Amino acid sequence: MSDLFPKKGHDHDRCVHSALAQAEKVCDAENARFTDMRRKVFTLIWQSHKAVTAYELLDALTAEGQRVQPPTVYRALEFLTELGLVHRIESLNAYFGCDRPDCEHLGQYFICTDCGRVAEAVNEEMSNAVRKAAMGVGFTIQATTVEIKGLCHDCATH
Amino acid sequence: MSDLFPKKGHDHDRCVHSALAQAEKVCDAENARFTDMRRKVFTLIWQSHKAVTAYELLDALTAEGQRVQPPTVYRALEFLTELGLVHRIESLNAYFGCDRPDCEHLGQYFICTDCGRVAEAVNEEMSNAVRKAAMGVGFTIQATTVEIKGLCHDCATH
DNA sequence: GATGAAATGTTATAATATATCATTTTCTGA
DNA sequence: TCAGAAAATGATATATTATAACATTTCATC
Ligand SMILES: [Zn+2]
Ligand SMILES: [Zn+2]
Ligand SMILES: [Zn+2]
Ligand SMILES: [Zn+2]
Repeated sequence: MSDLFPKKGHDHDRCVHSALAQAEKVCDAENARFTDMRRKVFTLIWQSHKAVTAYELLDALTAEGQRVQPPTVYRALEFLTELGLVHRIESLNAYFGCDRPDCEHLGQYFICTDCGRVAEAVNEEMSNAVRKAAMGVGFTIQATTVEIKGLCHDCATH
Repeated sequence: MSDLFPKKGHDHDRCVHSALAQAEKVCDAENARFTDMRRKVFTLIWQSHKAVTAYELLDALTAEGQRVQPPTVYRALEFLTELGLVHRIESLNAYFGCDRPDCEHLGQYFICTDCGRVAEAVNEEMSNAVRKAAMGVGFTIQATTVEIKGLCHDCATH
């Protein structure tokens, strides 16, 4: 069994650092501006491997001394999701950093209801099953939402 | 290709009637009370093959002359979803009537972004792909959300 | 440095959802 | 059949999530 979820106690600074580096690249490639606000929001999202709500981000920014209003956060989130740097988790109304923003993909999200962590999979068997089912009923896919709630391996065994 | 979506212009009264009959049975089997309010909400949801929001239901009840507050609607929705008579569509914050409430299933929802109709599939290949992926990463499934947005066959071809 | 486009600030409000306590309805068991 | 308990609904208030509209600032380009 390969655990999708990061090891507890891993060097998380490296996750953040590498995510930032990837984000820079993507923005660069798209000629999009990775402004201070967008970077702050992106970094806050990467402070954990959990999904973060817009208002949690708002509070965190406020705690940092910024005076920020909801539209500011939602704009940053819109920018980040459109570039694929962040995904929205529909069943949580929350946002989660993507660790492969450089390639198009239909992701699937595992959400642990115990520890709150989220992991993104890009599983071809799932994607293909969805594509095939759609094909079978003459449905043209525009977007998919696959969110799986339950217990991560750590939480199930400890 | 078998179209999951009902034919346009089909005899929709039969859908509603049969859904009500099934709901009665389920409530009976569960010793749950299919009260007036619950029946009204359920029937309103079945007035279309679209997903309906809580506040649309509230407005519809108000239009019928009821004086109803949000908690009343949310309570009815909670009851109906817990019994599996209705499913919540996470990506729409809306509710959709299930046409097979008598058997446990992991459903998948096709949502047409053109006509707004929703169709529920119970596709074993998709469910199994999800189960297998979860197994592969040591994840214990509690609930799944599979929502596929795009164009239904009618809307894609007309 | 002037200009226009993009981003952010600001204010207000819309849309979705729940907490809490009061009242009514229904069920159960003397 | 009626008292008491349980379930459902009513009523009020408020929490949470999200967007509309317009003002101001920042930034790239000339
Ligand atoms: Zn990490
Ligand atoms: Zn966990
Ligand atoms: Zn119908
Ligand atoms: Zn359609």
